[in-house]
Amino acid sequence: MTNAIASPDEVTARTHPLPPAAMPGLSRYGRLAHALRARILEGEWAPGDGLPAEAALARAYGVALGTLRQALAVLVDEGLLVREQGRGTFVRRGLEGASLLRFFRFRQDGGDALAVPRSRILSRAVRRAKPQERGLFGLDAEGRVLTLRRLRSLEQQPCLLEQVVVPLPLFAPLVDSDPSGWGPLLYPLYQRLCGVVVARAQDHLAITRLDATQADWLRLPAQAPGLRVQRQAFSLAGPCIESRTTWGDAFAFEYTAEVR
Amino acid sequence: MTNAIASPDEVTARTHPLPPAAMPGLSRYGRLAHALRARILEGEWAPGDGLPAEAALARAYGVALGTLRQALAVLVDEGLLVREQGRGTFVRRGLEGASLLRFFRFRQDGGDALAVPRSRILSRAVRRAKPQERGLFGLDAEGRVLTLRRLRSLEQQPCLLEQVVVPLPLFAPLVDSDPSGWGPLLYPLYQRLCGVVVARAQDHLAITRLDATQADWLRLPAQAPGLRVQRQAFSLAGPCIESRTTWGDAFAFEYTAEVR
DNA sequence: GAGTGGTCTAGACCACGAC
DNA sequence: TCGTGGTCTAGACCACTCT
Repeated sequence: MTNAIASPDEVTARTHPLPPAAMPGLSRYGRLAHALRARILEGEWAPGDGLPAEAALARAYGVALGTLRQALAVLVDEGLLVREQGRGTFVRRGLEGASLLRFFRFRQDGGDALAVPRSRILSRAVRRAKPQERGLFGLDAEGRVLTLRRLRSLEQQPCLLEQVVVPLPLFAPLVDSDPSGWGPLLYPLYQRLCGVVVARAQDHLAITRLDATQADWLRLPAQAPGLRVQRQAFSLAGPCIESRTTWGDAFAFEYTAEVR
Repeated sequence: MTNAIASPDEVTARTHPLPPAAMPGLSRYGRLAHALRARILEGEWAPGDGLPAEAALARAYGVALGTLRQALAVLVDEGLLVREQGRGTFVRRGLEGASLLRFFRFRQDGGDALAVPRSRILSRAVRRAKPQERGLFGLDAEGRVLTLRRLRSLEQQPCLLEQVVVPLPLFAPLVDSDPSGWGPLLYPLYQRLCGVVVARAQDHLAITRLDATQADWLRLPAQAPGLRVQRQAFSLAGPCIESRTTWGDAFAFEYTAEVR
């Protein structure tokens, strides 16, 4: 966590002297948020890094402190920034993972400490991207993807079967590395090996019948109803960088949603 | 929609002269939000009513405009207020209903215009509240509840089976009124007949096997997997005022959740 | 045109975290 | 003790909605 500040007044002001002048119809803090968002997504500050202090930024852009704070509030709301009193404003770190378990109640005899399930890689393969994947990842006709099949278990009990698809060459480091050292969570691995920060994901839930193979891995009867979670994960910069489908026992499904 | 303002400077200032002085550790706007929240929940302004203008409120409480706006922002965030530029600040109207359908994809041949399912009341009964319901609704040992069973259909096709429990005597008007005039949505009915505004609800999802009766109503095979939605609905003031369980075909389940 | 909320400014002091 | 973000003030002007 390095504070990437040399001489904020000069550097910041020179590189990005003004909120991009005439964006018609957009408020000043809106334009400022736009400018700062661009700088963050360009990687000027790495995840975990601190931005220059409010006063410095406000001076650099020639706006009042309150205006700058409104711009920062927009980015905090978008999940790009985190502010901590007395410490500073920081670029948010990516998701850690393990959140798929929130759709299930897998009774751990011990109690409700939510453990991370063990991961076992069943297969790893590189293949040509399907048309739908090309669109999702922005690949061309020759684009290729890496696919993984994983079985995840809690206390020797299989609970989740996963099919992961990630685009190449972005994830090339995963092709040759040894899976035994990967650990149970993929997102920190993506960051460590490929420099990809997962900032956001969208889960699409449905109930399907498990086919014979799926049921077998999960030790459920064939044709049993399964919860299928189709996830698309997005990097800080916006594009989709992982498509994942997870199956689990439908009768273990449990989820709470708030309506307002 | 009436603007309940007579002479805001006097009335408002006299009844609630100050942000409750010493709430230690709480910011001024926090105390102000607290005070305003209390007045809203007491019903001083009905849902849909407009609050006095910012300037008047700020003057009445003796705070700067910015401070008042921060307090209002808190209440907007809580879902109690809605602000509209050029019009004013209004107490939020309750939920309209129909939101249970968001968990399902029921193919309407026509397209994706989401219609409100027709409602047919299967039974209505008054009984002693169970212990769990007494706790939920804050009833005493003699407390009674009204129960409803409903079948909801889209284009003659049964899709949802519902069991509704509401506390008495709050919902007494429902006991004698004619269900044929109720219409398809309960929440507007609650507001119209019982003066209860539903502001918030919590849905708990799980998969269960449908028993013979349930499956029969939904025209599904017995033992078929069903999605069970257990909902608790809360009034503006906070207490739970409805407990509802809804069953539908698990294979029609579809839901999208965002992770950040 | 009158009244509303939305934006913006240029200051001040406070609470917290790190050194 | 110093730098950070958090709170608060007292103004100004703008954009929108109603009539």
